[in-house]
Amino acid sequence: MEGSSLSVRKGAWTEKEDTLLKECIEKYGEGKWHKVPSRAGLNRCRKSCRLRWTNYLNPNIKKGAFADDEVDLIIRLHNLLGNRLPGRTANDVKNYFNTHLSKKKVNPSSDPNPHLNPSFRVIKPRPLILSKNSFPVILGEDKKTNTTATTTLASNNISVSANGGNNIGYCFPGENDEVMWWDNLMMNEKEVDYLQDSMNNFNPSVLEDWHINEEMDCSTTCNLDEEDNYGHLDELYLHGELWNVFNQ
DNA sequence: AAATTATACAACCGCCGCATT
DNA sequence: CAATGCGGCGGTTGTATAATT
Repeated sequence: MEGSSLSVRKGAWTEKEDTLLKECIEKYGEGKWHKVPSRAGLNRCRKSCRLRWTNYLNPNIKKGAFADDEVDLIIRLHNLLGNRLPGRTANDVKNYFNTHLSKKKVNPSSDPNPHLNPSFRVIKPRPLILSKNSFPVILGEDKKTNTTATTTLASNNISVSANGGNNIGYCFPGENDEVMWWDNLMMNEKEVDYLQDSMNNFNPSVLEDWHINEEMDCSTTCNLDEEDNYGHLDELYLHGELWNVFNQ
């Protein structure tokens, strides 16, 4: 059994031990941790040595308080990558997440930055909206022109044509599926809930508005709640409604 | 000022995936 | 194919420090 020796030291590291470990890594490089204790002259197990280096002694480690953008990254990337953040140790991120961002630490209703609130359920990596390539062609009615509108799949977008004829000029998302997938993946719970809600409460008459608004395009956004963070939701919102239409 | 409680973070443990033998 | 060892990760604990009573 690994580390079963009674003589192996545990607990806090001393300055002398740190120095020995640093000198060893500088001389032999990282890795081969099973050799480190003997090489460094340390009475520690390999895991303890590796942890001390990766979580504390490594000069590449960023220390100090987490910046707002780092916190936002932690929350969003936590859905995808777990406790990984460039420049920070996994242990640091984990500790920060557990002490500052766990459900029991944050009360969503009183959180001044709800979009940063991580008390979201963990979302397993998956696209929340199906690829547009899976959308079937649909027919709808353009109440304004009193004609039949056809939604079709173009090469890289979804376009809507009036009366099966001329394209009436707007399409989305204008980006490829991968971007859509990643947008989906990085959504937090509030965004997901909003999207799900819009899908659940979809009113087909909304399509009429789409048909009559020739100015509308994929880059059009209107802030949902005065926060830039949610601007991109419009695009997803439209996708959600389309998704709902296609699955009725 | 002392005792108690809360917080932050360093460190350990057990497990898992992977590579090697 | 099974056994073994290593590196790495998530969960948890231990402890020093700060805040509160």
